[in-house]
Amino acid sequence: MEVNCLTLKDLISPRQPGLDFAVEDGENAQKENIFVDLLRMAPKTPIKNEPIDLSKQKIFTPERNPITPVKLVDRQQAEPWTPTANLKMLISAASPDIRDREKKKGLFRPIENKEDALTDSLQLDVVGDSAVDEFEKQRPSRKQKSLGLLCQKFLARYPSYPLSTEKTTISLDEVAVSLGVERRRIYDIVNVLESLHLVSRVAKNQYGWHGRHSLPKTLRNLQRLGEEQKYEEQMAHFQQKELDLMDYKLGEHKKDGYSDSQDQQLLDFSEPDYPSSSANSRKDKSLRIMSQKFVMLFLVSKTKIVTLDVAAKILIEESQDTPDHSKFKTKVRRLYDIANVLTSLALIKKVHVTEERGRKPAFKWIGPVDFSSSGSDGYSLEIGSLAAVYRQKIEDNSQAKACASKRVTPPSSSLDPAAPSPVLSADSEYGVTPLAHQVFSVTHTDLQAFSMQNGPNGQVGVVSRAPAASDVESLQPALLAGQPLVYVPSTSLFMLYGRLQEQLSPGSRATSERDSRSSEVTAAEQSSTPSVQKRLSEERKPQEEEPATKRQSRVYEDGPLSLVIPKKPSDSTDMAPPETVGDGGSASLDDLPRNGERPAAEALSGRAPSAWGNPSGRTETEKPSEEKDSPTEPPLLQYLCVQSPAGLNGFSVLFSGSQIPHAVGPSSGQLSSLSVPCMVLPPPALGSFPVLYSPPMPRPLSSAPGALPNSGPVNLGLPGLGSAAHLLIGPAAMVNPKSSTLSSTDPQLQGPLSLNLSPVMSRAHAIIQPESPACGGHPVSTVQLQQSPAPVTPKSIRRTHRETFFKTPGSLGDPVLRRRERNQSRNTSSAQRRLEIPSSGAD
DNA sequence: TGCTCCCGCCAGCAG
DNA sequence: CTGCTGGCGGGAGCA
Repeated sequence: MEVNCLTLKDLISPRQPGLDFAVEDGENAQKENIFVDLLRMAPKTPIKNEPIDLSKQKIFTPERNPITPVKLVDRQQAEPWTPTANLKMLISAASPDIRDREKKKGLFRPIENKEDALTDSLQLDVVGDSAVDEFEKQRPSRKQKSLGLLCQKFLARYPSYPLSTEKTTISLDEVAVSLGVERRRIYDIVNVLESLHLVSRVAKNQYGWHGRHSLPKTLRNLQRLGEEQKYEEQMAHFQQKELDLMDYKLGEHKKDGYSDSQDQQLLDFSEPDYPSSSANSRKDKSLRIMSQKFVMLFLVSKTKIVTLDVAAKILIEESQDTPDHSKFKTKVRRLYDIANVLTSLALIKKVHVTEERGRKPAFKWIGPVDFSSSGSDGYSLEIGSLAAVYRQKIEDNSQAKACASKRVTPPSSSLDPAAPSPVLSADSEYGVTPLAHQVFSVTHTDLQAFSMQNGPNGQVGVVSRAPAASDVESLQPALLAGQPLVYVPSTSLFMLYGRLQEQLSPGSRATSERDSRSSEVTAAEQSSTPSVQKRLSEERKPQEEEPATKRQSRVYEDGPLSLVIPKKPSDSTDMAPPETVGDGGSASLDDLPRNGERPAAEALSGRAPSAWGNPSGRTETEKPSEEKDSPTEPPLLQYLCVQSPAGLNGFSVLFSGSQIPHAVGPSSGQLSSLSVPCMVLPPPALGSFPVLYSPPMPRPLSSAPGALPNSGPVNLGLPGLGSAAHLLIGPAAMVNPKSSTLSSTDPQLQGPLSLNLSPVMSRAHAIIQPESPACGGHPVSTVQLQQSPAPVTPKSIRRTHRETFFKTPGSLGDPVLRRRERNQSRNTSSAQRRLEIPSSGAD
């Protein structure tokens, strides 16, 4: 079977997809799906599908193309005359019926792949009726074709937090083809994403990907707007009514001075120059508007739970539609669509609210919260919220079990905010959630970007696997507590303390040597978070700061990660045995080469505003400042921060110093493994931590990765270490024995695995292995991500990844492209199609 | 049986 | 006028 698979792929593309299947995780098959889809689609797609212009696709990052599916399609169309393709063509031509079926198969391809890669590949080769029948049998379930799943695949294609310099253009055609769905479906996704500013329309059939940078702001704005519009009251009103009677009297719902004008208000908010429209205009009913309103409901709700019927009623009321059952039904359908996308974004999760009359479908907000008050940056918010969510999930689980029989459907107003969970259906819980299958690919893409940006020297192999696909948490896009972590080359190491520490090691000062930007991160500035933040990102504006730190700590607690790092004989100050890293605030790390630092510093400061995809910009501020813990105490939370220059989208990884339960985990064999809770932080977030710059740990091997001992004290092989520092990151063995095994044993498998980062969850463990043979002679042949456009190991890398992989900072910055880009964004003037949510909101 | 929500028709509107 | 967008609701999968 495998042979067939490979053959087929070969026919279609030069790439070596074969490996993709090997790693099928079922939960993380997005990449493969895309690939396969192409295969599928190509034959059948003489479709209106205008030849996809690759250049359009990644206008700004041509280097990436090797991966874009579009190319494949084109290619295929251009040279379809492979035996298989030929046969398909003939069959298709022979019978419309068959063609139709073929088409359907194509649509399902992604899902099927997910299900069973091998089977899939087999089928592809088969052309006979039997094959067709087989396809029918293989037909994915409705669930598998859900918009949510599709959305995940969509999201998997782009980094959650793209670099400022990274400008990604989304071609609806290409995406549709890649994902094997009709464009119509993509519109649904894009519309919702646009409502949250994750994307924006650049031109016809073209969208720009912004990522989640401005999400916090957008949400803040929506929350504010929701409050202004008294959505909470409306919700309470409807909910109360629900309690009393099921009657749905739309006419009566108007209240609180809420008026149609408010609808307009939303529109205006979104698009200042938006022409006034009638309440019933088409655009008023747009999915974007609905999405915004839907989100607003969550944001203003104390319980953070919104039932679809209530949301639908409110929406109908606002739209002034005739309140008939049909409208209601339609509204609910749309809400499901929106909810699916939001769920994929890990902003909400499905739950059920039990009432007198039975269970009611509802969704619970699990995204960032309190941004309005905290004012912390988006990253922090997300981290914090995620941590909270994580905890809550646990609570929910227990609660659900304990209260399974209870019925609770209190009006939002009556609920205690502190007690978030109303009775939730057991099935809604993590692990068992129907959405479990939804894997967050964001991580995956982020890693790609990250890897690609590793310092010049740094080559990183990232291997990660979703521990438990079932974990809803894994859905969290980025900065998840459990994200497979990562990090890497050319970085600087710092010991960060959960709280402010006066006593900074002298060394920290020494660090000041770095350019001003980086120096800011150091001690002196530590306390003054705001200033630091500013410097770090010029754009950022100081805002409320707060819980970031606190939250971060929580996150950290929530999601311990297993880290396996190349051990490096340390000699200096504090050695960095795993333990040390773990608990000692004093632990010192290798001093990274200056040059290595510089990149890091630049990365931090360099988060330049991305003119492009930044609708509202990353102005979001991140100001973690509050340090609640007493500075003097041994920090409960001590972190080892590995700063990434450019990688990881500028995020830094924090390893908890205090928790190193599984310190050395020989699990993977010869690698020293260190289980360290860690989290990824955006550069700005670091400002909240006092930084202790640790003296370089003399490591003989530092420059020679190969020399790393297989076991023993763990040292982070970092950037400074030299180009050789290749890290392999994967899930901890403990989490997923299987994964661990793979990581340590079969290089081949590793590659593919590395690509499946999507599901990474809070529980994910990251294993960093030195790639060099030195690692205990580990056959660790991880995928090496290179900055260079040239794919190192195409086989192991999936196309989508490549997109980001091969992007080089330099290429991204192409002036011409930028210009073009700018123009494009401007062209987006079409008021009707644009929804502008001031991400600058609070301002 | 009711909840979900896929699917694709077809109208609005931009280019 | 073309074709991109996306509202809309029938109807089928699923629990």
